[in-house]
Amino acid sequence: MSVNDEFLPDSSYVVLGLLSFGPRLTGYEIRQWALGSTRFFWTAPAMSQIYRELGRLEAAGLVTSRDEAVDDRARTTYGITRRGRTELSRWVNDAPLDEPVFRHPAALRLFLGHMADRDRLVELLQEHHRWVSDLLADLAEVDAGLADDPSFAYPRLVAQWGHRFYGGERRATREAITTLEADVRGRSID
Amino acid sequence: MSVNDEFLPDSSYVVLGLLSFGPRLTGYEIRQWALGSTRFFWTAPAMSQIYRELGRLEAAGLVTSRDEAVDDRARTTYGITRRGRTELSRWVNDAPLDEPVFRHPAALRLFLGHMADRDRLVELLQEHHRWVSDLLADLAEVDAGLADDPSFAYPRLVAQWGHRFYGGERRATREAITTLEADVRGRSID
DNA sequence: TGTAGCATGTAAGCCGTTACATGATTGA
DNA sequence: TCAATCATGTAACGGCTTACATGCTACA
Repeated sequence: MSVNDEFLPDSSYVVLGLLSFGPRLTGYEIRQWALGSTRFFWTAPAMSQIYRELGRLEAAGLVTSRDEAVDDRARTTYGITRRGRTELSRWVNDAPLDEPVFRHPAALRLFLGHMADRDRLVELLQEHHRWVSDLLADLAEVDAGLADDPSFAYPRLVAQWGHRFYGGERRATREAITTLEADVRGRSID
Repeated sequence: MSVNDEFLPDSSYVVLGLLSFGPRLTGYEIRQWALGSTRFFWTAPAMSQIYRELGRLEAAGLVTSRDEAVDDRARTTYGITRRGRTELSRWVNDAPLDEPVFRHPAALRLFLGHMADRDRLVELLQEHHRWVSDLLADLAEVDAGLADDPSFAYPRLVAQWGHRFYGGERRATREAITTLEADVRGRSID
């Protein structure tokens, strides 16, 4: 295994990937873009994490920074370099595909339902259902905003994927609530 | 905010929750149970993490350990205490419901599809599709094994949820592959 | 005038992983 | 006899978060 076979942490490629769509962005703007796109399938990194990644990427020559401060307003934009594109492409194509990581607090609560107050458990699932619904609404909005710009063809594909994915999750949650409200005990799952 | 409003890390409740189903378990067995149940909605903790949690839980009086070594074979079982049940119940009912955490490497690769080789991208999605299919098969097996034991009523509900959840994910992945194989460019999402 | 948003960073600390280390039992 | 499984832990490390710290701009 050569040195070239090693990769940066995934979060580095999230940041680098956001910059690969073209515009130079500030750390703050990268966060905004992440909240409007990658957060549907990846945790949006904390601001401090983004700045750290940018430092790491710059040190590796994968991005360049440019000080565009206006007056006293600090503003540093970052842009992807040729080497950055090469490295991102290498990762997308060659990195082993890791398994998804899901941490689903509502499912964990349901799993431990025997320790819960029944009404409270239903409430928790309803709260989760609202969260999924809100997310689906956000997703639809984002998708609409992507318009027909061909440079966002893949993000639009992801939006489509997300629509089905979270749609399935909403249905699953709704069914769980229905079953729970009827009667848990003695029911078979079939 | 009183001291009582603070909670242990989520992973502690995963371990404690597994013990709440009854039998005394070794650390190793807790891992097996996690792989057969919670892993469908939570990362299965590393062995070292499980032992650490058990140490923490025992220090807090939420579990007790018992040395059941046979001959030279080390074997320490853990069981939940009364206080452990109280604490778990408190967490299930009173802890704020965190948002799900998803890290979806296949979706990230699709998002960055403009940096990928098209055929390779399709391959990656197919690999993910196989992963989902395998997981669905495992889930069905687990569900069947749960039989009609009333103490596993909630885990069965979760299995049912998982069936729909991962079913949605499989469909979403399949559609993405189909679209990708047809033609990405110039397609609208509608 | 004051709050929300824009913008950048450091410090501390937990979570959780991989690597390392050890050794017995079971079955092919 | 050799590999897989059972079984338990320690050490080192990286990832990522929250808390802290600072200060400007736009707008209500």
